[in-house]
Amino acid sequence: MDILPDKTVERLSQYRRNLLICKGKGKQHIFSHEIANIHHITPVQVRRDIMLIGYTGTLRKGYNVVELVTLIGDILDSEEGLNMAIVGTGNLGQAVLKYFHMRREKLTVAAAFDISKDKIGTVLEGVPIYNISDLSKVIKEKNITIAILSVPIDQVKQTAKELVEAGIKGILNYTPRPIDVPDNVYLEEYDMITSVEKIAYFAKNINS
Amino acid sequence: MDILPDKTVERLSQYRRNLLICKGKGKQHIFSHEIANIHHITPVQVRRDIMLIGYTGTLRKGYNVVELVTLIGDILDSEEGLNMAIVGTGNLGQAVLKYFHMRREKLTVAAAFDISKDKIGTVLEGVPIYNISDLSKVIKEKNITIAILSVPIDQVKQTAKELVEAGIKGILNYTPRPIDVPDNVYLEEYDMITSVEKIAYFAKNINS
DNA sequence: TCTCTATTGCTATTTAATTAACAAAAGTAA
DNA sequence: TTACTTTTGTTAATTAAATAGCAATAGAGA
Repeated sequence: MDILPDKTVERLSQYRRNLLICKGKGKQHIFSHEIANIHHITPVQVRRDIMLIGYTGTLRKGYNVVELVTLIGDILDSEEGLNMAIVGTGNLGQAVLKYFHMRREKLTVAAAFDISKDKIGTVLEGVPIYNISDLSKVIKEKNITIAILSVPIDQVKQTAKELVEAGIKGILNYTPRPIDVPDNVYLEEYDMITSVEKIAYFAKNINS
Repeated sequence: MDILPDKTVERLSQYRRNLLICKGKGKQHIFSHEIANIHHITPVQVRRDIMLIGYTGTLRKGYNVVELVTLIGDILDSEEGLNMAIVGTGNLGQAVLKYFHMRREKLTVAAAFDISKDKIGTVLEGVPIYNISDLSKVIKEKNITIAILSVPIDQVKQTAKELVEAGIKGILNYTPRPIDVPDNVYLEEYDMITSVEKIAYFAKNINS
């Protein structure tokens, strides 16, 4: 299968999460407009995304929830599963840890890293916290491919460098400092302040 | 001035943050390609964004840092400032609180809300924590227009409803549950799991 | 059986976002 | 002075994303 568009991948992840809820409730089929309503998008877009992954629904019955969830899983997840690391276990790092705890079979938080003596050696939500100076070693040992970066700003640059050198494949940078990575590392930067400032801008300009 | 494109607003917020750092270092002028390098985008895009806000640089000298920061401020910030609330003070809520503490003159975290007896009445990073049952009252009293939603999933729907009824203008939903709001409320939903799943997908498909 | 409705799946169109292209100008070097 | 370089500002072109439109068809109801 070809690489899917960025936005489609995002939406598939979101569809799945809510489809799992539907599945939990025993719902067997779902219409494109039902999915659309949940996510505030159009039914056309839902159908298009589903078309792109090659799934076919049943006319007048909609999509089979279990089949669709399974197929999205086949596409998003890697078969053998993937190991993640949380680098920096401040509030944000801990929030991510809790979010992921036991939520995704194919995405395991295999390690967390911190600089604080008090935290190193302890276990948080089932995840051991290592000394950040062992970053490279642990990443290689545990075959970690994705890192969530949430260290204090003065350590961002150096930590990112170490992650790249350790062979990480994807970084989610939650710090407000942009980082540089080579082309073979997939980088996503997310910054809360930008989100809030954007809301502030549109809330003040769009609403009456 | 017309409403700016969504993506331009996001980038302006990011430019500003890094321009403030440049300003702190005493840098007086900056070229479009310098800004572009920081943010991993093209110089054309930087120039286009700056064109959209009506600022003009100096040929061969670039943009005046202080002027540009000031202008971006005029556009993004509202003159009188804006009050925000953190609804749910778990790890994520606290992370946001710390991020914003003293960072933006025009964006004040005026209140936090929680359900826990232990937290209510205390002060975190200078922000008082109120009982979530007083949500509406406090929002009106303190003239809060933006809310960051980070409550447990079983309370998302109800809390969102209350925020809307209290007259909030913008919501940043950090919970994994999509919410419904009327058209006159600006909504942004961000979900960590989706970000990570997207990275997992592209890290496994794009890299060698 | 026949008609009507609801819904998918796909193509075509439109809109939004990004990138390319290049003239203009200001400084530098010959 | 004259040519060369750098950098802005803007228009044009391209690419990506979203939306509209509609044929096909399964089932409901007459």
